[in-house]
Amino acid sequence: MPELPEVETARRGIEPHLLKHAVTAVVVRNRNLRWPVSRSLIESLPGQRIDSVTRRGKYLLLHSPAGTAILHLGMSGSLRVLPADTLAEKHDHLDIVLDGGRALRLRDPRRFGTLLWTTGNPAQHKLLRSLGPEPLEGHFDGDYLFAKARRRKVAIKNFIMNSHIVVGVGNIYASEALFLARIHPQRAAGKVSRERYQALAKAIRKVLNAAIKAGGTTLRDFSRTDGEPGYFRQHLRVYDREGKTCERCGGSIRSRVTGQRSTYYCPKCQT
DNA sequence: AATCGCGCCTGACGGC
DNA sequence: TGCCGTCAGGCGCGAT
Repeated sequence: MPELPEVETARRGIEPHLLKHAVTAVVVRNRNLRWPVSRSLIESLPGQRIDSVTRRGKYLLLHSPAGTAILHLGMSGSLRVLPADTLAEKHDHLDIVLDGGRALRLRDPRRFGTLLWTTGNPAQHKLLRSLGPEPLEGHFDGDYLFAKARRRKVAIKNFIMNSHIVVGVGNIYASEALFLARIHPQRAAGKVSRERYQALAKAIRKVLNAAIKAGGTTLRDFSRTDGEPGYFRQHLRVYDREGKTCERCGGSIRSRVTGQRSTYYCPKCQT
């Protein structure tokens, strides 16, 4: 599933194909994504030139002079750039057709994805304005997390998965980062020391950067791939490894459901 | 203000 | 083999 590293990989993959190209059409085969694709997007985007492709959390932003398309891949979304006349398959819900004969195609079997249109400053869009900091940029560190966690009783795993605290930490990387920082996922966010938050912030950055690096190898032929599922899998230390051996202490990895989501951890060395 | 649970949706998988 | 129930999961939203 697309987590921050995969969204960033997608961004880097599509950017060279979109930059300074004009949209000639938007072909919508199924408008029923998480929110229906709006008439204003379908009417406004054609004719526009894409000036930049940026990312905010797991949202991709296609900036044009008239406005910004906000794209989210949800759980199962993927993007490809391909010849515009390529036969669409079952879950290929829409194409953003570009001059030069290619199209950006969104495939999303579960349709948890989103494509929205906004004029004005996209950072002030309802979905973006209250997001927490980017974990790989300036204002994110252990002191920030520690300050935000004061008096919070929520489990730390849920805390770091809250996009209003920090963006881009999904279910997989939350488990992985907590393992690296040796923090038990159920521990109350307010009961974690400043020092441990510093280790956690570092761990989050480490795991996200490593995953982006792993995703990088699929960039070369991005237009022909969906992004090789599970490439980062071999690096996972706890996620989806229930009953397997902890590489650090030899204990047994355990799984449990926290906040409706499966969580993996080593009960022996995460406290 | 913080937290919790719901619902959107399909494919994979296990049980019978 | 086929049918059916269950689970997975990002994340906004409404309720508490």
